[in-house]
Order: sequence, then structure tokens, then C-alpha cells
Amino acid sequence: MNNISFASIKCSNCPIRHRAVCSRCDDGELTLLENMKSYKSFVVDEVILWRGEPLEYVASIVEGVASLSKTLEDGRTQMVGLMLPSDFIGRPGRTKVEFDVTATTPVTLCRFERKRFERLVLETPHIVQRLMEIALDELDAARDWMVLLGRKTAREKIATFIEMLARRSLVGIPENNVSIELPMTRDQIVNYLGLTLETVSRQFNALKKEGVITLSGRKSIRAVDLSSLHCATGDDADSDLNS
Amino acid sequence: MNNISFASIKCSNCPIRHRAVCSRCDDGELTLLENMKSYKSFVVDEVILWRGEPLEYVASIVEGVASLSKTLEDGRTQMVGLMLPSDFIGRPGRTKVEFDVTATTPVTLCRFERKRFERLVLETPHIVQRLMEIALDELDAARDWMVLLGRKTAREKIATFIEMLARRSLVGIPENNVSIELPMTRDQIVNYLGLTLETVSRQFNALKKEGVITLSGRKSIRAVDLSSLHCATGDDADSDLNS
DNA sequence: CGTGAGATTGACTATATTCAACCCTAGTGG
DNA sequence: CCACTAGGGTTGAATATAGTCAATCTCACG
Repeated sequence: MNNISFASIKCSNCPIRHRAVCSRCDDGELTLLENMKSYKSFVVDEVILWRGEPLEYVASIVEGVASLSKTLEDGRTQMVGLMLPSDFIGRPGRTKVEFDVTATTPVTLCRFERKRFERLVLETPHIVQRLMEIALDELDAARDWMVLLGRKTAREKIATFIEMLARRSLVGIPENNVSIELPMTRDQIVNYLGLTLETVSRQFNALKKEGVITLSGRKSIRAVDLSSLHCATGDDADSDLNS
Repeated sequence: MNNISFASIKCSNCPIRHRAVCSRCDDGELTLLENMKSYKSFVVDEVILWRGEPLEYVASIVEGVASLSKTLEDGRTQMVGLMLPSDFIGRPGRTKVEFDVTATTPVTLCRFERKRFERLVLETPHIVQRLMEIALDELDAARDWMVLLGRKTAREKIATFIEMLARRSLVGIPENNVSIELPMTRDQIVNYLGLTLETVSRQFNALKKEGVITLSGRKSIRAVDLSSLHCATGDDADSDLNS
């Protein structure tokens, strides 16, 4: 997958064409974007944007996973978002970056110069509409995460995390024995869930001992028993059947 | 303030005219909204929307404070948003409510039938633009709250909470001896901060003993020493000078 | 095959929760 | 006008959960 060259890909062939900020655009609007865009790639752990930096570009993630995180004065950090392909980085109307953006896997961005993009936004309702939808979806995700951070136990946090990954890697119908590749290191999981390394490790192995999951290698998990995994999340039986 | 009648207020005289979803609208667009809107008031603790309910209306908060919250299976609840005047409840494109919405003070809404509003949105870029801005602002707030929930100590949570209220009730320049009215009960504060009643009580009184704040009555706080209050939040010295 | 970063495990500790008793104070009715 | 009451709030002691510190392991890589 990583050997695709994005140097000169056409928007019409873009893998995120149907979900990204441009998804509602017609051919004319797409041509405008086509002329503005530039691709840029980042290696694992490379910082895409530093907090406080002036925001020169906004961008869609074409490929890979990026994380948004905030850090307190004494170094404690909390991940506040996980950006997947078709997600949008940066926002029109803001001149500074609000958090550190880091590539947790190799990442390719489709970038637009912020000022030009802002001008385009004012004249292109289809883009604003899509941006609004994207923002509202992220808001829903952020709010679910607030429940996890504020009220869930370490065990429930881990179970929720694995279930989320399992759901994403599934085609449609949930079935057992789903194998999952963690898109991040333990260290990043820790900051995502608001826990420590040791606690994350202990909870992974507790779930393993109980036969809910199996671990193989460093970043590979198999969800053996999805129903007991779900029970461990603390969530309603029927919640979140969207997304 | 509560004896204003909103039954027939004109949009042009509306207290939230310059900040709400309609803030960018021109006279023509405003007339369309004027003909769609209806006011509705709620008493303290009245539920405005239940989670899972079909979303008949979207609305702006004209007056009062409302809370958004989510509840886990076993009853643990987490507040995921605090809505103030000019904030927008509901979202075009969603047919169900994602969380419980409750009036924490007397609330007056300016409501629009969702379906009609959605049709208007498609034709009115000014509204979509503003909705996007509002959503992105809420997203910023949600992300700050994620840091608080995931990484801050009880003391830091309380200090951050008080500082936020102090900043809101200030005109502009920070000065000491700010008096603050809590817009919620201890119980709601608990769910906002992801703590327990006892812990909140203890931390309030610890800050009082240290002379950082004084308490009088049930819902009244005075922030005596804003700088030591800020030190207790764990935040960067210069962060969040927007909002 | 050796190395070192990443991950695990164990022992101990700290922080916040739980459980329980008690205290205010605003609002009520005599 | 005052005493009573109930709900919200406070305080204390015991407990639990996750964090800290430190030693050890293991896997992926050269």
C-alpha cells in the first residue's frame, strides 16, 4: 500500500475521494482543488505540526494515522484525537495550531495553502457543508472519549479501545477471532487512554489470561470473544451502532 | 433578566444575535429564520432532550445554561458539554439525539423545526459557515476537557473549573476578588469533572483553607488569588488566551 | 547472535473512591 | 417569629484502583 506514488494522483482516482472534505464537490470545484493541492509524506513519529506554530496549510489525510495531542506544563500528555484517512487537519479561521500533530504510522497528506483554501471555502458551500459534517463527527467522537476518560476504569478503557479497533477492521458483520494491528505503540496508547504504561500492560495481559484476546508479537491482537469484550467496556448493549 | 418575554422578540433585538447560528445572516436570511422560529422555556433540572429521542427541533440557547451528558449502563454519568447562550443544540443530518440535554438553570431556546432548518441550511452558506465555526469551537473546548479528564488531578480539575468560570464572568482584564456564581449543583460539577461529591467538596475546602478562594452560601465563590489559582490548574502560563 | 528499546512483572505508594456519620441552611409550617 | 425538616454539603476512616519505582524480560533489528 505504501508504494503508491501520490505525486500526481488525480482527485477522481483519490482513495478518499468519497469521504474527504471534497466529497460533495462537483467537477468544477474539484478542478479548483486539484490546482491547489500538494502531497507531502511523513515517516513514523515525525511531527506534522507543533502546537503554537502558525498554520500555513490545512490538509486531508490520504493514507496513514496521525494523532493530535496536548501536553501540560510538567509533561503529562493526553491524546485528543486520532486522525484516519479522509480526516481533515487544521481549520479555516485559525492561524495557529492548537495541538501537536504526529504521524503514528507513515502518513501522506493532501495539503492546501490555508489562505487560498479559506477564500475558496467562502465561495464553495459544498466544502463548508462537508467541513461541518466532519467537525460534528469529530465532536461526537470526542464526547464519547470524554466518557471513557472521565468515568471508565482501566479495564474498561482497554476493552473499549480494542473493541473500537476491532469494529474498524471488520467488514460489516461482527464475528469472533478478529485480528487487529495496533496502529500505535504502547506509549501512544497510554496517552490516548489517560493511563500509564504499566497499567496498560497489566490490563492487556489480564484480558489475555481470561481468554478474551490473544497477543502475538508487539502490535498484533486477536479478539477471541467479542461479546465478553463488549461486556468489559461498560457501554450500553445497543449504543454506538453508527460510526 | 428572567422576566423578559421572548414570545415575540424580533431577531434584530435578540441578545444572541451577534454570536448565534444566525450571526452572519443578512436581513433576508434573518426574515426566513424569523418565520420559522419558536421560543420555548425550561425550568431548572427539566430535561430538554433525552438520549435516543428523535430530533424534532434544533435550537439556539437564548438564555440560561444547559448540560449535555452521557450515562453508562450502570449509571455512571459524564457531562460532555456545557451549553451557554448562543450555543447550538442538535445538528442537521442527525435524526437522533446523542446525549441527554438538561437545563441546569432556567433556559430559553429559540427553536427551528429540524427538517425545515436542514432545507434552509443547504441554501444558506452563511448559516453553514457559522455552524461550522460553532462546531469547531466546541471541538476545541471538548479537547481541552479531554486533557482535564484524562490527566489532571482532582485539585487541578477544580482549579481549572473555577478559573474557567472566573474568566467567563470577567469583563476583560483579569483582576483578583472575582465573585462567581456556580451555574450548577455539586452533583453536576461532579459529573462535569469526572469526580465524586466527596472529592469535589474536599478540594473546594482545601483551596479555601489555602486562601485561594472563599466560599459563601451554596453557589457563590470568590476567587481571591487568580495567580495561585492558575498555578493549581497545571496549564501552561500562556495557554488559552483565546475564548 | 547480540543489543537495546519496548514491554512486562512485582512491590509499594498515593490518590481518589466508598461507606458512613454528621452538619448546615434554606424553606416550611405552626 | 421560631423550631423543624429534608436535601445538599462536609468530614472522617477504611479501601481500592491506578500510579510509581525498579528489576527483568523479549522481540525486532542490525
